[in-house]
Amino acid sequence: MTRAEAAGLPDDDAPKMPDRLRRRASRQLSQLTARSDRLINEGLARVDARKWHYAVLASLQDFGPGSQAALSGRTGIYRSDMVGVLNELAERDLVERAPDPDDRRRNIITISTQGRRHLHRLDKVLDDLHDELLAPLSPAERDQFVQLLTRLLDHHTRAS
Amino acid sequence: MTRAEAAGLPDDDAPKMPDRLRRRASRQLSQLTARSDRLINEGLARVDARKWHYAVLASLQDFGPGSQAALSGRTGIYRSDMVGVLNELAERDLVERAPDPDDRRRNIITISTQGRRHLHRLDKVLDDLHDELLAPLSPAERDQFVQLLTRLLDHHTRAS
DNA sequence: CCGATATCAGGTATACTGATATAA
DNA sequence: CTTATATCAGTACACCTGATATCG
Repeated sequence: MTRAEAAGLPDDDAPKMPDRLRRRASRQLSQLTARSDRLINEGLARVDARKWHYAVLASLQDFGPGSQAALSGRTGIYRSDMVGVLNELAERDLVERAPDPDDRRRNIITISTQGRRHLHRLDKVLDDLHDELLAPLSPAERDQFVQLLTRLLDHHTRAS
Repeated sequence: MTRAEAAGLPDDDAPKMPDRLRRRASRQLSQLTARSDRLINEGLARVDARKWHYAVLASLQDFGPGSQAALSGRTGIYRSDMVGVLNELAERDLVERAPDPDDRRRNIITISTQGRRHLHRLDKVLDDLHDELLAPLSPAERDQFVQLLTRLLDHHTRAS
C-alpha cells in the first residue's frame, strides 16, 4: 500500500488540490517541511543520528566548545531540549560534557574525535539527502531557493 | 562576551548561526515554517479560525460538497484528523454534515452561507498574513518562491 | 537581590499509525 | 469476502512555557 493510499488519498485524487490552497506559501511551506523532515529524519536514523545531533556537532566544530546555553543560541535548539540532545550525544561518546572551572553553573561541551568523524559522515549523508530533496531544481535554482529562504528567515528572525 | 552570547536566547543569537547550518535547506525550511505557522495560527486565532478550517472551507467552495474522505484527499488533512476539524466547523455553523442517502457510510459536507462569508474573511486575513510572511521579497520574487515550492512539493508528492 | 545556568515537568500542535463498527 | 467510510485511541516529534536548584 502506498503512502497516498494509506493517507486516504487515492492516487488519482492526490494532484487535485485547489489552486487557492496550492498558492498559499504558508501551506506549501508546511507541507514541504513535513516531507523534508521525514526524509532527513529517516536518512539520519539509518546512521543512528538525528538532525539535532548534526546541529550541535556542526556548531561545536565551527565555533569550538561552549556552554549549553551558548549551543542553544547557536543552533536554535531550546535550552530545555538541549539536555536530552546532549545526553544522546554523550551516550555515543560524540561529545564530552565537563563542568566549567571558571563558572560552576556551566558545562563545557567539547566535540570528541569520534564526534568529528561522525560529523564528517553526517555531512555526506546530508549532502545526499539534500540532493534528493532539491532534485527537481537546477543548481542555480537551488541557490536561489536557499537565498530566498535565507532572506525570509533573516527578516523574521530579526523582527521578533 | 556579547550580550547575545550571555543571554543564550535563540532570538538574539540567531545571526550567529554557523554557515554550515544556515545553508542546509532542510533546516531553513523547518525554521521558516515554524515562524510561518506561528504567524498564521496567531492571525487566524484572532478571528476564531485555524488553518485547517480554511483548507476545508476553500475546498468546499472550489469543488463543492463532498464526503469526508474526499475532503481529506483534497486538503491533505488525514482522515483521522478530519473528524475534529469538521466538528469545529459544524459547531460554528460553517458547514453542514448530513448522511449521504445513496451511500450510508458517508457524510456529505456542505458549506453554509455563514461558511462562505467566513471563508471570504479568512481569505483577506490570509492575504495580509502572507504579505507579512513574504515582506522582504519583491512581487516577482514571491512568485518565484511559490513556483519553486510548488515544483518541490509536486515532485515529492508524486514520488512517494 | 538580580540574573544566568542546567535541568525537569509539563502543554500544544502536527503528522502519522492502527483498530473498529458499519455499510457497499 | 473485500473494500471504503467515519471514528477513536494513541505515538512521535517539534516547539514552547514555566519552575527549580545552583551559582555569579
